Amino acid sequence: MALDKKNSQKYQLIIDAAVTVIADHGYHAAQVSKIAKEAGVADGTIYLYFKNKEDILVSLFRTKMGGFISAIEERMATCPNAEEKLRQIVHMHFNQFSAQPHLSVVMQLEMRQSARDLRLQINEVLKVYVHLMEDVIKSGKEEGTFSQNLDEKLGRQMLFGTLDEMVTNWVMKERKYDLRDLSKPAFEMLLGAFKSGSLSTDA
Amino acid sequence: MALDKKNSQKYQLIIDAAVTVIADHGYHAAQVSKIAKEAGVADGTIYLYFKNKEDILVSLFRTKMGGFISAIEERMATCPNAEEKLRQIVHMHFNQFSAQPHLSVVMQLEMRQSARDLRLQINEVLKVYVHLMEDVIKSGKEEGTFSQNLDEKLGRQMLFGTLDEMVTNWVMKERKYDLRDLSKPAFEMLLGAFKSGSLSTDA
Amino acid sequence: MALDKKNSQKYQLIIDAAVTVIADHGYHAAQVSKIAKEAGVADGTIYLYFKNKEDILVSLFRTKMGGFISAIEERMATCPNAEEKLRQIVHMHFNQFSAQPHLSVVMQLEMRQSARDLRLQINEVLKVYVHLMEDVIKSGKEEGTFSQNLDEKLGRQMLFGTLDEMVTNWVMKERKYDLRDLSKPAFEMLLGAFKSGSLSTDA
Amino acid sequence: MALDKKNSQKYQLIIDAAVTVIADHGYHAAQVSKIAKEAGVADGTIYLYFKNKEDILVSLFRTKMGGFISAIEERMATCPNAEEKLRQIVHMHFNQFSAQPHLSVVMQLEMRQSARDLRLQINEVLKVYVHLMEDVIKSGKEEGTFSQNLDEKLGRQMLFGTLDEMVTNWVMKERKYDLRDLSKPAFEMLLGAFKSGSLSTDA
DNA sequence: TATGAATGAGACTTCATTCAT
DNA sequence: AATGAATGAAGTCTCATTCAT
Repeated sequence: MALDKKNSQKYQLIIDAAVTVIADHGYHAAQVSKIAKEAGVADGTIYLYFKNKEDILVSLFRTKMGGFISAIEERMATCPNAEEKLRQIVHMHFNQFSAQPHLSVVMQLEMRQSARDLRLQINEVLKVYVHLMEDVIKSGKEEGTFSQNLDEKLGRQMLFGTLDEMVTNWVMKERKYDLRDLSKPAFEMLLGAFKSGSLSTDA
Repeated sequence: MALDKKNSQKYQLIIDAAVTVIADHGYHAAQVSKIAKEAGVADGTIYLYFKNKEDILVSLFRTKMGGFISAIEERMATCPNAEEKLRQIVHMHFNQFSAQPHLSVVMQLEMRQSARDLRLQINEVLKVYVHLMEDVIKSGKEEGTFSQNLDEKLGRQMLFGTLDEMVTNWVMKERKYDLRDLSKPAFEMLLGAFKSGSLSTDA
Repeated sequence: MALDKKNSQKYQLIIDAAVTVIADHGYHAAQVSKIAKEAGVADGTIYLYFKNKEDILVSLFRTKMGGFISAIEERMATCPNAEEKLRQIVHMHFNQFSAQPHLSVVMQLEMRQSARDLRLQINEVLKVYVHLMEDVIKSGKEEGTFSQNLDEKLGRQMLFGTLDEMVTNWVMKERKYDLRDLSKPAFEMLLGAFKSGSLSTDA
Repeated sequence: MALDKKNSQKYQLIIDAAVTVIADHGYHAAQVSKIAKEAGVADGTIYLYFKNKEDILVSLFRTKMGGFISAIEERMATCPNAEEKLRQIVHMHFNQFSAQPHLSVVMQLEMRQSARDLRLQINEVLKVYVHLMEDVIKSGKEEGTFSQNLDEKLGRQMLFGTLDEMVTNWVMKERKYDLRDLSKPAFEMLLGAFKSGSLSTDA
């Protein structure tokens, strides 16, 4: 294709405009024309870079969340063990959202209003995160740090569910407190959960 | 006497029709006319019982989730201690969704697409559930079962986030496995988390 | 018909309710159900006394405007000559509207929003008034008081148009001044007009 | 450059289409889609040029009645005195309506069915006409042609009321006679009225 | 006579997408 | 590559009227 879309300057310009518009006006009021205006291009130009409106949103998610997850992935390599990896996931999850309030609103509140099939594509992006989490749990079990009874899938669901709920609550409370302060207690609860799987079955 | 709306037979009929239509066609394709047809009434009749379309959805949530939460509340009274209460919350949360697949789809996937102000009303309904969860955690700390370091709000966020994520995953996997089987391991993880708050701080 | 409609108590009750509702809420917000409520009857009862909504309005106009015109007609008999008749028409037109502010709003502003065919029926009622006015002009010409060149139809159009415009202006100014004060100057202008027809033709 | 709405060709096209449709089908049957079809544009295009349906009607009135009044205003400058000005107002009022039968129906019958707030905007447009009329009367008094007792506001109400009623009658009689023939007698009656104010007060 | 719950047709407006320039 | 005017499908809600009780 003549246009090297993904790397063009305008591609990013439009995605950033979408984040701004959605954060400011909400998902349903984020018309293509508003995004175009914010990006400083004509409505029609959008369609030179994106297939349709949904494609803007998927790309937004892929780009932003992708970077988000990559950063965590990279950090994983530097961690000596599963416990540290878990600590870093929690730490970075909160840190990164904390650093990008606009994006937090868009990801936690607004984009969840999207139609079912957009959500399926979002899940594709999240799959990487899911695998990453499950890998950590698996290695924790292998290391003997986490309970042998810990189910990897359920553990991951608890991990993701907990982080997600905490970020959502923080966004809904209009970010009135520091999300990063939740890092330590959240990690400790999760560690307790992952270590204890066996205890209860002993009973 | 004017229509005793909330208790009339048709009120429930319409809400149940809404659940069916939303589950079958998705939130955005759930036109009022479709709901009316499913309920076997005229379009205009809907507006004798509901202020507008949003009101159908709020009422749906209030009725169904309200019953859901009430059932859990009642059960709480029969539990001797916080640990048992926690077990019952997990158990009943999964059991009730498991028993109402249609409703699960509607609550976990479709209604989250609703506009922001509808979501605010939904949150009002959920507040009762939130308080119930926090009360259990508080009593667990008083009983000495849960860690003294456990933060009630964070504990509740983990509890709700975990259950919610598990139900959502189950729904997205098209309910191919038995949700009730997750009850025991989920409870054990949560119990481990709530007991351990202190452990980590010892370190 | 079993029901002696026009003379029944409820017939008038409903018409008066319509006047009140239209005056208070405006023509377009005057739903049948609102009129029924104001009259203290059920919606369906309206249809025992009136063919349809338009029939309420026509009847309203016929009853109220009919009484209005009858009063003027009766007064005519007591007038010695055309000039005095003209004076009385002006006087009573203003006096009667002045005495019924609610009705003035309904007749001058609200009912003019009615559909074309309702207006045709209204014109039927007004025909009596039109004839009365033309008769006065004719007799004025016969008496020699009014110009022989005065066209009866045009004279009547001026007479009605002038009175109507003055009442409408008064209603639109929210009746902040006394309509009856316009009686004398309006009469004098009209008399001048009717006497002068000849002057201009002399030229 | 953004659409130069008011001066674009389509703006006028749509307004003219509205006149045609309203004249043919009546105010209440004049749906936006019908107007769009008559104008040969898509429904949505209407909304590029007008805020909403009411805006079409207000613009219609402003444009057409505005041109109408401007033409009279210009003619005023060429008149040597108030009597001649009065003659020209009557003459042009009838002439212009006579020349635009469609528009006459719309203005005299159909647009009066409009809701109250549209009527308020219409009155704004008419204010110019009202002032013009009152200025003529004032100058007539200064010249000594009209009675010193003539009230400007009442005189204007008679003038407008008379012209308006005559045009309305003509339209309702389906324009079976030549409106312009009324010009001379109407002027003479009005002149007689305006000159005579004093006579009656002598009495 | 009276009720009032139920009916169902009908229209304005938005906004993602296209395509001639 | 870029523009932006034009398109047109689609859905919520109101309210006059009916009819079983």
